[in-house]
Amino acid sequence: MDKKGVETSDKRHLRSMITREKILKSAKEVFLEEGFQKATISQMIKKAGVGYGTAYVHFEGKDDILIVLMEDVMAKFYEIAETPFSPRSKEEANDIIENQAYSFLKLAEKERDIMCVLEQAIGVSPEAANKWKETREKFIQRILKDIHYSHENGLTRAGLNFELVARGWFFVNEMYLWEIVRGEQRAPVEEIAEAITSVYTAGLYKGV
Amino acid sequence: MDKKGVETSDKRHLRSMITREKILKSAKEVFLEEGFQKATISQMIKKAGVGYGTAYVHFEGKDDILIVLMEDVMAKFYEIAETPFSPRSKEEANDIIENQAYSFLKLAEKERDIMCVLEQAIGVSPEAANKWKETREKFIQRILKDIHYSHENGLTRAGLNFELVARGWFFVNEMYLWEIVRGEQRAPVEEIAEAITSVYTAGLYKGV
DNA sequence: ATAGATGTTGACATGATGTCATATTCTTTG
DNA sequence: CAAAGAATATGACATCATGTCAACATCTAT
Repeated sequence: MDKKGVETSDKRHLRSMITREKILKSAKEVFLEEGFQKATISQMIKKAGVGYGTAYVHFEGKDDILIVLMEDVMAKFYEIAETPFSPRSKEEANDIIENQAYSFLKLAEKERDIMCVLEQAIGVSPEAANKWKETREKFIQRILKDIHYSHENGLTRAGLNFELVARGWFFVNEMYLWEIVRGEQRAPVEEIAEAITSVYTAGLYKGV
Repeated sequence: MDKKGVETSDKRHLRSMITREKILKSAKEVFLEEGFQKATISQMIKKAGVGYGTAYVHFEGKDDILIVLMEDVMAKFYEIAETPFSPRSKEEANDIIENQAYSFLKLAEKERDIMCVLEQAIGVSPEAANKWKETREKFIQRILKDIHYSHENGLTRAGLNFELVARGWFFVNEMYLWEIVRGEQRAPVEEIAEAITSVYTAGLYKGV
């Protein structure tokens, strides 16, 4: 992808950028109103006031447009994945992890609308699925690193396959995320984070 | 849905059933070859040697056909959910649960092809999503029941929200199931079951 | 044997996608 | 500064899938 927001000295380029932004803005509205599948290019270009073919000049299709729209939200998730982690005890670890799980789920709750579109897209578009997979792997790698840190400090139980445990822990978080996005979960985010973290840390860390 | 396999005294009815089965058989082949999205009604009816409209006489559309095809597999999952559970100790509980997780993942591995189609369908068709959701809830209810059993026998840790823990535990299993289905998981099913169960039981049950 | 019910059919209307030749707008060059 | 040329924009078009429906075929029951 090219850098954007530069090269505005060129009138053509400038107009091109504006068109692109108009399409993105309208696309977001259409996605939120219609959902991923029912949203059509026609609706978007109509709302943006540009020609049909124009959409295909700027993007490869519906999938591509969504991916670009997702980038902001994904960046926020990446931030959460970066939470520092250097606990001295099981209890401290629990606090940090619980807090991270909370932030993760809270973000999903906040960005529910767009995440809802993403969920639909993941099922249909390989590109969208890949984008989300990147985010997932980022988290899992980070979790794994954190587990190793705990292990080096002698906090973890023996005989565990950390790779598999790390994935498993993320999976619990991810599934609750989707339940929240779908509005299927009535329990408050705080409680969810507390409950799942409690089992996870009690399962991973050595007893007192 | 009507009962099938009866009423064969009626020639029209019999032919109708045969047509229906022909469509189902061809549909399965097409689904497995093309995946859910690329599979089309035209391909199916061509393979089945029936008219286009006929498919819509017997089914409501692609989604509906898949749902019918899924019923066999779903029944197998239901069986696993029925595993008896009355452990006397933490260790015994671990054994039973690990075994159940193993069966669950093993079934997914065995039925990979059709589960792969289901996964795609879940993202597109609300009907398919619901069908799977039913299975999920069945498992979660069963897990919850098992947790309560353990609780009544004084095996569980204090202060846990069992509802949330039960869902979380299923979620780990489910996500590993999808990874296996997608062929993204190279670790053997045995190891996965062992690893996730270990953390779960150590987190849920009281220490020795 | 014939009326009527049950089942089958493919042509059609609809609507989405992606492409492309053409038109438009701006920049650069002689 | 005019003309050549590059970058954008456009919408008509070809393609393909869906779901419907009026007509047709087949079987049952009177």
